[in-house]
Amino acid sequence: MAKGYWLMKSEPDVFSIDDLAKVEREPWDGIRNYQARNFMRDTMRVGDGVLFYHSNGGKLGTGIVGVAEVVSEGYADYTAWDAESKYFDGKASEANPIWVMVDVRFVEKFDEILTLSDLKGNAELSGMLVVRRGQRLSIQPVDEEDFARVLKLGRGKG
DNA sequence: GCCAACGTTGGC
DNA sequence: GCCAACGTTGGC
Repeated sequence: MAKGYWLMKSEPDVFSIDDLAKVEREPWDGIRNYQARNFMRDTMRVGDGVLFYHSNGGKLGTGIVGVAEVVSEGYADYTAWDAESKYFDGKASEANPIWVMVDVRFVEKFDEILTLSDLKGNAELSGMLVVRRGQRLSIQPVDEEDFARVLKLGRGKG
């Protein structure tokens, strides 16, 4: 099967690309949106490429900051039935997990952030979901061509 | 901090 | 099954 490509959003205050670089590998927990869950459960495969996006970046800026890789199939997000977790969901249980996560691993960090306005200003990237107004989905599929373009831009910027 | 966009919930 | 109210996301 062909390799898949994704964009995954994270607030750098909560979990940044530097955090991922430190831990090397991380369960992408806390996704509580059905569409995003379905991508992880049904479509993501080990080896898929991930654009790491900082949302609500504040001083750090908002945009794509590097690359990660999917390193597990989807599995139950156990934070959903952990009453201590901020991602707790009373309807989920070990028998009925509802929510799914995958593990990702750090691949590379761009020398400079590729900001949202960079992306919006590039006509070649106009098909990307992330440049669309009001697009809140935290896990988005990315075309192979767009993934390659972003990689080139991100590596070329520093 | 504001607020537009949009997903989810719940009354009917 | 509709849809208004509500809560959250996320850019600015």
